[in-house]
Amino acid sequence: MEININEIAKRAGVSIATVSRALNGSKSVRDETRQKIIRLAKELNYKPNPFARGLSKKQTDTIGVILPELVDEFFTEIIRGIDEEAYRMNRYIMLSSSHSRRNTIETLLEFMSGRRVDGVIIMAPQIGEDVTPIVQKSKRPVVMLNCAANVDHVTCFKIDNYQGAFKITEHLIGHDYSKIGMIKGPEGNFDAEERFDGFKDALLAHNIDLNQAMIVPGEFSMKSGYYGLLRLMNQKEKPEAVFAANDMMAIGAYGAARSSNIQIPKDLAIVGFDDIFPSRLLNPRLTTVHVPIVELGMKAVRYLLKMINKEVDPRMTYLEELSTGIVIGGSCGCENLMNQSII
Amino acid sequence: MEININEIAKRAGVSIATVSRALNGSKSVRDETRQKIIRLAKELNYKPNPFARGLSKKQTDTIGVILPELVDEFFTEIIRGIDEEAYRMNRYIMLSSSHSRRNTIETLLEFMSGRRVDGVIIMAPQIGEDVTPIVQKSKRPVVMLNCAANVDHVTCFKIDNYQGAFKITEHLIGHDYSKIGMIKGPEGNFDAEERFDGFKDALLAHNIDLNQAMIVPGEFSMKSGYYGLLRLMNQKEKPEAVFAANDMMAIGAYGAARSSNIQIPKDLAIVGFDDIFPSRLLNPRLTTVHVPIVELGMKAVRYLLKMINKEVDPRMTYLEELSTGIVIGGSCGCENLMNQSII
DNA sequence: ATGCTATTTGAAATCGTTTACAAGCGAAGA
DNA sequence: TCTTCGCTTGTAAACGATTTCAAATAGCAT
Repeated sequence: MEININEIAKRAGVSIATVSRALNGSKSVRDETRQKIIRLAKELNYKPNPFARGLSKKQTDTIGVILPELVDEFFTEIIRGIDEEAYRMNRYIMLSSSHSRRNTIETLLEFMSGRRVDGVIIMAPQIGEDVTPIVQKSKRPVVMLNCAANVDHVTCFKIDNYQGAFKITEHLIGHDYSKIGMIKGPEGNFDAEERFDGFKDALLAHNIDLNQAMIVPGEFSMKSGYYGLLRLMNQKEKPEAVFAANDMMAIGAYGAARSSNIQIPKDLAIVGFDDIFPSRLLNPRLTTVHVPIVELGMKAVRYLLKMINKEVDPRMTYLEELSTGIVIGGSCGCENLMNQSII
Repeated sequence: MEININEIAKRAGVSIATVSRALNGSKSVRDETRQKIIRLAKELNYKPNPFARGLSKKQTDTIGVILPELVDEFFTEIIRGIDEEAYRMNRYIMLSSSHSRRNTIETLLEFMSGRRVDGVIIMAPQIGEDVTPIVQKSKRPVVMLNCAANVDHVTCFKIDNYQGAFKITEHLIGHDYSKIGMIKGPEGNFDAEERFDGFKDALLAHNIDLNQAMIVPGEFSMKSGYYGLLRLMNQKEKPEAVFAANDMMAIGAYGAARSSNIQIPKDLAIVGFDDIFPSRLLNPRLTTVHVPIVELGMKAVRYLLKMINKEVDPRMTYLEELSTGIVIGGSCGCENLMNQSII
């Protein structure tokens, strides 16, 4: 039989109310009594039944996490950041990746009306401004990861896509490339759009005209990177350098370059975005934008707990952009120690 | 105010017992009444409070998942398999990766005494036979992933490491290599040991003597693969082929080969185990053992639910080994379509 | 001795379900 | 007419905590 509060109360010779108070740190219990109860609870390895507790306190000590299925590379790291911080804060995490069958919003609503969590962290790069009404309707606080920049009354932590794209484009410009192409991310994905904006503005800032022929669409997938590069290199005017909007597409672009006998970086420079592990294996190592993904998860948890504790207002608009850094490999034309791929 | 069973009962003009019965599919409720209640519940978007329900039924509809931190490559896929199946079965999953701070056993006990889950799936390649007493002490059923082969009274789903290692070693032998080295996995890790056994037995089966000098230890890390290969190739008698006990070490070995100007597969063949994504990016593509990791997770969930429903006895010894297959790349010396890395 | 306050404690209500038990009711059989 | 049975339904007791409110006790001033 599982041991419960009655058992503790009986053995301590007090009422269950006193046990509850002692264990929850209420100050209105004599010190001697508290010590006895705490000792007894430890001895018998008593843990309050979370369901009874949740029923009575209307609090679950659990936070929900909803992730898209596409961002597999981030998945692990995001979870790691969230899990680490949640553990430190004594929270459990309930995970739900939004399969293609059910969309993210459904999953969110299910979580919310299911009352299993105190709050939710959502990563959903595909939904745009329409996220506001959903979040507002929700009875529990929500933190978005990588949401659109212009949403109101939503709390969001995101990567500074614009700045990262701007900087890495400037890096290419610093190599004296002037014909710079880009393989964009999917239409409607705001990570993709912001990276494109950073790219455009960097060119503008250095008085380089944007050549529409140098811009091809992509889907953040390896395959689309492969075909994207082929399209770029089959034109009469070929780029000297290409910015792939994420590393997976850069990896695909490497494949296309290889099959077309294009040498990187001699014939063509390629840079990416994300700094996922496999890009370290490329030869030469990919020059890319590092994103602080673990930190993103940790910050999201910390802020969500503040909202749950009502230290901040969930209906407030709060946007925090985490800055990125460039990782220099050999793919941009740089000659340095990192030039060589690990392999 | 959140809507509850009393509200439904009042509006339907019945007692809460009837509402509960109607919604839980008890047959002892008149069809007409049931229809009315179901319609009403849907209209008002009524969802039973999971805490009240859990308190009363002593069931949580949640399964716990404990993963080690080291197996990052598997992480995503394992989760995907578990999540997919859990969703299909209408279960939630509560995740906890066992950080280095707290060991797996602690985490397990916390889950168990916390009564938040109906059962747990654990992946812990580092704990050996001592898992039996822990699992037996547990009040809730446990499914192990990749446990040691010889544990009793434990339910375990695992990859057939032995068979995979045997087959890929035979593949090398088929290339007429006779001097075959191996970079082993960590001491005490039974995945590592089983792979080593498969390797040894394959040599034995083909009358090739095991040369102890051709066996070096490793840690399943890229770095240990790097140094492992260096050690092997710095001896007077060098291997013609090397079996790295996992892909990460094979990747490290590629790095060592490159830095030593050793051509793969001309000067040296390398094969791995796991078929993780990055091994597809190597040039030539790595020949390796594919492991059905998503399937592993799905099977674990299905079986765990059976145990929870008492369809099978949790104290029984149950071991299921999922067979593996070889993925042929160019690293073993094969000349075929897959020879070329995607990059 | 009386009244007042501060400190601890306990009794009981509450949270929202499930479920054992009882009961009402019409039909069927004796 | 009286039992008995099957079908529905309701009453009330768990389930195991938290929390409100009241009460007991002790200390102190009057």
